[in-house]
Amino acid sequence: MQVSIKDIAEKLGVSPALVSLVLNGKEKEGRVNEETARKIRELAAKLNYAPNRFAKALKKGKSGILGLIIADLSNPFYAKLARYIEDEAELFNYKVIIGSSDENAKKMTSLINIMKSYQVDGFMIVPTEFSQKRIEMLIAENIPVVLVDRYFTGIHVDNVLVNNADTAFKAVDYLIAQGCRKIAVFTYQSKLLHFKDRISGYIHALSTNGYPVNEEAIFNVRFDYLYEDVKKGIKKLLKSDFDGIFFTTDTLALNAIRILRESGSDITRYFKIFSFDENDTFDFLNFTVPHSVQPLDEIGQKTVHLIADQIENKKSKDPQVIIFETKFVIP
Amino acid sequence: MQVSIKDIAEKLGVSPALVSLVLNGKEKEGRVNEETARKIRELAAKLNYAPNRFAKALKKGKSGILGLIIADLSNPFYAKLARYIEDEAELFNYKVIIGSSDENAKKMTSLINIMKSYQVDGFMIVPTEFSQKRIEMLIAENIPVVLVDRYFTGIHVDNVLVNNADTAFKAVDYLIAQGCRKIAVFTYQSKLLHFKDRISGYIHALSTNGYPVNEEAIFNVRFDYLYEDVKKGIKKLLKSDFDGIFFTTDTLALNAIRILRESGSDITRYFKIFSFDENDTFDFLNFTVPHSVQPLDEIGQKTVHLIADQIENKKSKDPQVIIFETKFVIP
DNA sequence: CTGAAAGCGCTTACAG
DNA sequence: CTGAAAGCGCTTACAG
Repeated sequence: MQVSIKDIAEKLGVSPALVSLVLNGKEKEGRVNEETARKIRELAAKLNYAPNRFAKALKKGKSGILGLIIADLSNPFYAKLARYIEDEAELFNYKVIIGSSDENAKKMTSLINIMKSYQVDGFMIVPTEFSQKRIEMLIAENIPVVLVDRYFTGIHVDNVLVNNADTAFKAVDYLIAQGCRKIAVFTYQSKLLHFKDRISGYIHALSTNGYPVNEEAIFNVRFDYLYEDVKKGIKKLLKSDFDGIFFTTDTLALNAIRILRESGSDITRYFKIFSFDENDTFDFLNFTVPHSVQPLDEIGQKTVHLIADQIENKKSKDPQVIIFETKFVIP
Repeated sequence: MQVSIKDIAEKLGVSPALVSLVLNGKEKEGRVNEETARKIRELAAKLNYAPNRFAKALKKGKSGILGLIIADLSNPFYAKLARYIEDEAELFNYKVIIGSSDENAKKMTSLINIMKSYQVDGFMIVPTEFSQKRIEMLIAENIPVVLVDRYFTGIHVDNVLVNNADTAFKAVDYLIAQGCRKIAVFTYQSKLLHFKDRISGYIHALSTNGYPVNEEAIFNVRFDYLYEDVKKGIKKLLKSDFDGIFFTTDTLALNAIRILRESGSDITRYFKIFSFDENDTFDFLNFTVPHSVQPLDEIGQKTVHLIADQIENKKSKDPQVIIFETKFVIP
């Protein structure tokens, strides 16, 4: 059904090898007759020839496919990141296959295996909790890997991040400057270091400003009980004298906003808030949400550059850790 | 680097063919020695063997990959649909590659060509305006296709839709029952028939209720100037005596809401509204937005069933057109 | 300037 | 019960 190189070769009475050469633009190596080349190109166009990538990949040992594993595709933050990565990959002639780990290390491992069977040339991964070992195996197998958004210690790998602790510090500092005296923080219950860093930044800002750090002020929300846990936390805070909340993620902020909204009220009536990361919904509220923004476009681009570099320049340089600055959007 | 069937065969002193048989679960055809089979499976597991899908696809002439082309992946409506389709496809052992046409027929064509080169076994397409011919070519090439969300006339193809005209009729009827006397409609400037149907439903509801149909009440928004055109429309309406708006899409409703929000006001202060399709942001507003909901899960599942059926049962039955009912979410 | 041949990893008749 | 061989569509040395 599909036209092959052989079909073209036969109709033109030349060898398949020649057709391959021409169609891959390698005829300018001074080897192919101009006239023959022209004929081949014309017939290929007319027949709507599309090369079989499987055959090509099989022969070349390279698929031209990159595997992207993100934490949660239904989260717009990662959906946007995926889009930027896809767009940049396209410029490098790579196709991206995307999988969502749903914050589950087992699912991440299974995605890695599936993608390996699709012969991906390299992996870009937003790693889940407890997935360090699987990543290390990949590196040991000599398969190109770039980690994004999150990191582990003691692992030798390219990594693209933002300045988590610093952003959190400035965020809490901002709330204090706005007059907050008691600031709570909502974060995910997780061993992932970028969350730890955001909490460190929070603590650092409090102590720098001479405020006490209170264990009770730190709310650890479970991924799988996001709504419920935030609700519990907010209820508790409403009975206390806290006047500010720092959310280490926009999903946490959004759920808190929603919970108050559901009882017919606005969160800003009770607290000044700050959200690490933006959310499109912020634009539709009848109050503004101060937040930080990650340069997702640059993060995506850099990620692709790093993986392409690993694939194309096999020589193993020292791994690079790239840290981007966040921007602040405050009224 | 990757383990192949040959590696396993050599280490065990058997032929590659045997390994292939066992690893594909075809040894129970009474042909392979139990003991040999066990050894093969054990070694494969130990070596973390993953079959090279390219080689397999090349040999079998089937890739196990489905191509999904949607209008806009950054639109949560399509992102959700894509997710349901992926999940269902997984149950059928298909992998899905997704492309976004951005409502552009040229881009759609180019995506089709790329996906063909990935040897997709079939296409699931949310077609753009002016793309009927390209779809017909696909059908002529005998490649399995299912159209989703939108349709053309005079084309012989499986199609999954909702009851557009009927939903629009009920929506406008609802606004009238709420006391609206003059109802405007915002829709996309497009020849796509499902939009036409929604306008028909609107017109039908007006005339059924004895209201005049006014050309001035129909606002055709350009995809590429969504925000600007909605803004112009809203400004115009604010100077008139319209008291209701039917939006043929949640994105239109959302932009209208946002535009009023930006001038510090709520749309509900001026109009009763109804949105065709839901949007997560509706939950965060300090008013409710009556809207209809499409059964995206069922739509996604049915789409996969239809394409899988086409691929697996080559016999060409008559094309099926499946029409789902929408649900209404009104206060 | 061009062709014949080998081989990527797999599956599938065909022999035995 | 098992092996040898062909071939999917392509590319890449190797010859000429």
